[in-house]
Amino acid sequence: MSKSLLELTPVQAVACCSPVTREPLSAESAERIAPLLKAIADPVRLRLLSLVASHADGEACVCDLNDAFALSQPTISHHLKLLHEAGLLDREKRGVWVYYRIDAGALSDLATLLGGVSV
Amino acid sequence: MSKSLLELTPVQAVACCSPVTREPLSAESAERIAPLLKAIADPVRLRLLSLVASHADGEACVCDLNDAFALSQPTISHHLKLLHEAGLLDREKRGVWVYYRIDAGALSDLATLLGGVSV
DNA sequence: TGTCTATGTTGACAGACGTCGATGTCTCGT
DNA sequence: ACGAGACATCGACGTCTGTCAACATAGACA
Repeated sequence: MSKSLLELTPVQAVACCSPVTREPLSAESAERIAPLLKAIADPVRLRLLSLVASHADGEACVCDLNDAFALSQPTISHHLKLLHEAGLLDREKRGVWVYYRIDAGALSDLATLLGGVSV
Repeated sequence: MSKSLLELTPVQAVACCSPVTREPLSAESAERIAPLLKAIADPVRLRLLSLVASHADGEACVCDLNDAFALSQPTISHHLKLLHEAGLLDREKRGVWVYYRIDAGALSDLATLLGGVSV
């Protein structure tokens, strides 16, 4: 059977909605979208997202990401967890290393929601 | 003379940046963009923005906005202030009433930043 | 088996955030 | 001048968030 609504990541729950500027957002929609924006509304997570997205092969090892910040490893791990739970980053363990990869379409769904560009 | 960098609203400071996914975001860029995302990363502010944007004539009176929420008037006023300071809403007092209007292009700048759709 | 390295988890703490009631300010009628 | 209504500001409160040090876990390799 399929996953219940409560098991959806924020991006999955948002993909359906029409642009913010076209019609008033329902309270329920707003409650679903806000956590996704909250996930990227932090300078560290924004850079993490950007680093992964612009990295060769579209994926980056945690060890590379740690080095890019003057923050402790647990703190980076914490931010990566939030991005992963929001559905923005995919996580894959290969040997000792863990690689994160941008969830294709997640950001563009958000962009559509804000700008109302497509359809 | 022109406004200094420190006087720019978040949207004005962001308008220049290239999409998040194209190249790693500098720490400085991330610090400028994050506050703008923080401004819309709240269900109440998201609905306020949507209400104003989709309202007739593109503007809405505070009195209308208050009625749409089960929140106190000071709380709504607080959220409107944040959106205004972020550069997302313009404010105009006419007589007894205050009208808020979407700052044209602010949301689409953000959308471009996230999705990297245009150019 | 044991040790080293890479990463996640836990618990704690300071600061930021969302909310409210009380109060202030401005504008319009009377 | 006075009162009433619309909106902003202030001060306080509980909760959430970002950060760290300490610890836990899991592969790789000797």
